Amino acid sequence: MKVRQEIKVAVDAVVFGYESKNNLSVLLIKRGIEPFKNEWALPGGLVLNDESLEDAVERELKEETGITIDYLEQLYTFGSPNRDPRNRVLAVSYFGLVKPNHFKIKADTDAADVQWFHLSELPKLAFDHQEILDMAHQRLKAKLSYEPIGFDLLNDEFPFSDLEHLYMTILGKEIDRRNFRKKMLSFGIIEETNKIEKIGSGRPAKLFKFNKKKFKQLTVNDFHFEIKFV
Amino acid sequence: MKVRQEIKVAVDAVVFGYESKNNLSVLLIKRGIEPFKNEWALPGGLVLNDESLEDAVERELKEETGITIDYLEQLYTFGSPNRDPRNRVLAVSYFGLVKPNHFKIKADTDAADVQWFHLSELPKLAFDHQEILDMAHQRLKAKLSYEPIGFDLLNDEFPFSDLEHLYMTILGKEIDRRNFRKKMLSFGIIEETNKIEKIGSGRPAKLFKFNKKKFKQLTVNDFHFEIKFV
DNA sequence: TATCTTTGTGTTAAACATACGCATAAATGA
DNA sequence: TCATTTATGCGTATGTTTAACACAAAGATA
Repeated sequence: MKVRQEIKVAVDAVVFGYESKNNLSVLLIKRGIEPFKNEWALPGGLVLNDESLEDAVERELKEETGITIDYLEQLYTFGSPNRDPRNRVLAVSYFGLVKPNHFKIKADTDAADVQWFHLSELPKLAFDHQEILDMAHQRLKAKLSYEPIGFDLLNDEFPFSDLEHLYMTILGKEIDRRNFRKKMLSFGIIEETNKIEKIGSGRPAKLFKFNKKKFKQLTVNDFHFEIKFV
Repeated sequence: MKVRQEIKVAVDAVVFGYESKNNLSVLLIKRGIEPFKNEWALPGGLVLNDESLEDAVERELKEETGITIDYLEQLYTFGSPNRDPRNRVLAVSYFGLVKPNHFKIKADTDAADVQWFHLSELPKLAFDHQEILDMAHQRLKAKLSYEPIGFDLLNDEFPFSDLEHLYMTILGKEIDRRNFRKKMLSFGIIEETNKIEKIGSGRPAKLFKFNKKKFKQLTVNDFHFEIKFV
């Protein structure tokens, strides 16, 4: 005799943003309802009956945080029977990146319940969300080395030093500036603009641009982006 | 007003086996019920209310194919609203590997509905299972290069040539035998046994063994398995 | 105008990957 | 039984990539 299946399906998103040197952040919301009312959690929620998983993520992000996302991919599905204390809820988690100029959290609704948290100063999270976040963080670190994913954490035009600092911040390692630049440029997927950024002290920096079209062309002919360190 | 969520959760498994040179196979079942009755599909089925996703996969594999699996990991979750023509069913797919000595499909029940198919001679598959299989195949190819996953497709003790042929078969490339062996042995995760396999013509081969414990030790100290080719 | 800060560039030695040749051990069959 | 075939096992030379490293240029600041 078969029992009716009683499993709900939700999506959750781990969205990373990079503000500046040593400043990798995650987007969290404060829950308004039980369980874990008033605790911090990943944005997300139940999937609607006729909506794809990606649509659900984007809808929830829009509703809860007002943010526009620049990169999104599926992360992992968490399905242990007791991850939600009330009913069984399956969480299909997503991994997202946001460029600095899309950083603005919605101001229209009450923004007190959405916030960027530095990765080093996280609050305790609801459900198994810490585990999800950890996995996303690992994925970010891993992908940075073999996919040109870092550009989705920078504005379209950026000084080279931002890229360096991004890599050093996320990988938590010192990188030789000269070798890094050489390697990066050798791929031929980064273009020099003729703009120059002059802020603060020090020599002004040329701005660069990631050429996504060029990258896609190259990947067809078994080109491989890879940037390794000691 | 909220509508009750009506989404079922299923698991599906893409299980690969490697019989011999140029012989990579996948495990398929013939469906006994509608929809797609009598068509070939991936083993899988609905998750029970109190069972984890992994348990569900293993149960379904046991029930439907009688096979013991040597490696299992989550692949991807397929969730488009119309992937099942009747109700909405979410498929959490898994990626599995089986060693040759676990190849036996159950004989107890009617075995006509379970079969190994060479990857080059696949039948048309039910649902979006071809898409799932394609993704699993890609994953297999990718992982082979940066995780020592090939050993789960060989018996515990194997001649080096089996490992070479496995790599060449799955990656679809010619590999220099001498450089391959050198590289593989240089990791220090493969042990020589004192056994010798003498079958067929040619010089008899020493048997080797993958040292999983050693590998795990090494991974702690940022050791990285990686085997690349032109 | 001296000092500080950050950007921008080139060379060399060591490590690694690639390409390749030949001896060895057994099976096969003339 | 001896020559041939098949497959294993080892070594070296050459090219390519990575790693380590220092100093000049451009502007800001005081």
